[in-house]
Amino acid sequence: MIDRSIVPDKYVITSVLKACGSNLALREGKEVHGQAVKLGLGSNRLITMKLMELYGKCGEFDFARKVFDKMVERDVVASTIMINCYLDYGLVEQAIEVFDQVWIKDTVCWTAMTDGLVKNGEMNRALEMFRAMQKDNVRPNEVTIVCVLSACSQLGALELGRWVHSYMGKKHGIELNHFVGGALINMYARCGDIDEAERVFAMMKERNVITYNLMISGLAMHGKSVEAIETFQGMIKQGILPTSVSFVAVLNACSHGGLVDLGFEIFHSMTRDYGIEPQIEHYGCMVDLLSRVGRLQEAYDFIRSLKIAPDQVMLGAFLSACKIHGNLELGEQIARTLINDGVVDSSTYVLLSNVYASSGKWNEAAQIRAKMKEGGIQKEPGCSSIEVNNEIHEFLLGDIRHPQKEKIYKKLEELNQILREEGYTPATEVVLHDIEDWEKEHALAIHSERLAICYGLISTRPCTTIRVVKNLRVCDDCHSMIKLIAKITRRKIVVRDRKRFHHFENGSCSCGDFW
DNA sequence: GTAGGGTTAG
Repeated sequence: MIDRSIVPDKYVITSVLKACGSNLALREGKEVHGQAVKLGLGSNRLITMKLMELYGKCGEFDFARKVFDKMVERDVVASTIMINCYLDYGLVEQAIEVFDQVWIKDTVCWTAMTDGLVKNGEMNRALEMFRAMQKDNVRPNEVTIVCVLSACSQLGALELGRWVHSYMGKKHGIELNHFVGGALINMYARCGDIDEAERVFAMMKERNVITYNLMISGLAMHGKSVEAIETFQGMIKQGILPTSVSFVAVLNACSHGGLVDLGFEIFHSMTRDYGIEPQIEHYGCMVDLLSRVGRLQEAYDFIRSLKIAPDQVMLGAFLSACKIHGNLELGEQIARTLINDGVVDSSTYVLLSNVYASSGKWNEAAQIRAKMKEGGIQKEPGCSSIEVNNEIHEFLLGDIRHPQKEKIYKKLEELNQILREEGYTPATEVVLHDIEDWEKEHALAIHSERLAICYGLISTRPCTTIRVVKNLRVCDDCHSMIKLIAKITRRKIVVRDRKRFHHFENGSCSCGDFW
C-alpha cells in the first residue's frame, strides 16, 4: 500500500522501488515510478537504476534496456545492473555485449559477469572471465573467489581450485569467511579431495549450519558415513540447529553406510526434537535406507503408508535396489505405477528398462524403450570430463573431437586387450542379443568415462590419481571395467557421477558396488 | 549503488 498523505522524497522512492523489485511487484513499482516522475525525480540516477532493476527482476529486460539506453551517465554500476538483468534470464550474449562496452570495469562488474556465466552453466567461459579479469589487473575479492570456486566445483577443476585456494593464502586480502570457507569445502569435496575439504573445515574459526551441511553431504558423497554422522552430532553439540537440508545430508550418510536403526532414530528426531516436518526428500532417504540393505518389503510398505505421492527419485531408489537384490515382483509393481502415471523422465525410463534387462525380460525392456521413443523422450547424453594442466577436457559417447583422439583410442584398445587376456568379458556382449538396434549402437559405442580415463592415463604422470566427472551414473560395465583398469595401471581413479563418488583402487571401489 | 557458499534421495 502506498501512503499518499506524505510526499515521498528520492530516498523513500528508491527504497520502495527496491522492495517492489524484491517482491516482483511490477505494477506497484511502475506506479511509484510514475509518482517520482510527477515529483520531478524522473531523471534521478538512483531511481532510474532501481527502475532498471525492477524491470530486470520481473523479466522485462527490454524495458530495462530502454531505460539504460536513455541514461545520460551509463557508468559501470548502471551497466552491471543491466548485465544482471540479462544474466538472470539466461541472455548471456546480450550481457556480454553490455559488458564489453564498459570502459573501466571494477571488481563487482567482473564478478557479476563471472557469476552470471556460472549460473548459466558456462563454467569454462566463467573461468576465462576470471583469467581476463586478472589480465586487466582487477583484484578479485571474496565474492569473486566464491564464484570461481563454484565453477571449479561444478567442473571438477581441482587444480584450478587449489590454485585459487593458494592465491587466497598469499596475502591477497581474501578472508576465510563463511562464504569462502563453504565454497572451499564444497569445491574440494566435489572435486574428489575430501581430505582437503576436512582440513579447510577444521581450519575455520566459525562455522554455521551451511558450513556443516556442506561438510556432512561431502563426507556422505564419499561414502564416509561414520564421519558424516559424527560431524552432524558435533554440530548439534555446538548448539547449531540442523535444518531440513542437514537431515537430507545425514540420512543420506546413514543409507550409504547401511545404518538403518540410526537412520530411523535421526528421522524421528526431526519432528520430535527440532519441529521439522519431513519432506519428500527425507522420505526418499528412508526408502533408500531400507531398500539398500534389502528390506524391500518394508520399503514398499513405507512408500504405501505415505500420505504424499511418491516421486520418481524415491521410486527410482526402490527400483534400483529391487534390481540389485533381484526382487523383480515388487519392482514390477512399482514400475507399473510409474508407467501408468505417465510422468516419467528419461533417467527413470532408462532405469526401468535396465531393471527388466537385468532379469532377462527383454520384451518388457524393449517396450519401455519403445514408449520412450513414442513419447519423444531422449536419453540425456552422457558426458565425462577430466582436468589436465588446468584445462577441462570433455568427452561424449564415442567422442572423436579431441586432438589426441588417436592416442586415446590406442590406449583404450591396449587396455581392452589386457582386460581380455585377464578373462574379462564386457557385459554388453551378453546384452546385445536381445535389445533393439538403436540400443546396440549405444552399447557398442564407447562410454565417455572410458575416454576421459584413457586421456588421463596418457597425459598424467604414473601413479598420480585420475579424477573424472560424469553427468550421469556410471553403468555396471564401466564400473567393473574401471576397477580392473585401476588394478592393472596401479592408479587411483576417482569418478564423480551424478550423485556420489567412486574411489577405485586396486581392483575395488569405495561404493562397495552399490550405487 | 551493482555481485557471493548447501536443491541434498535413484
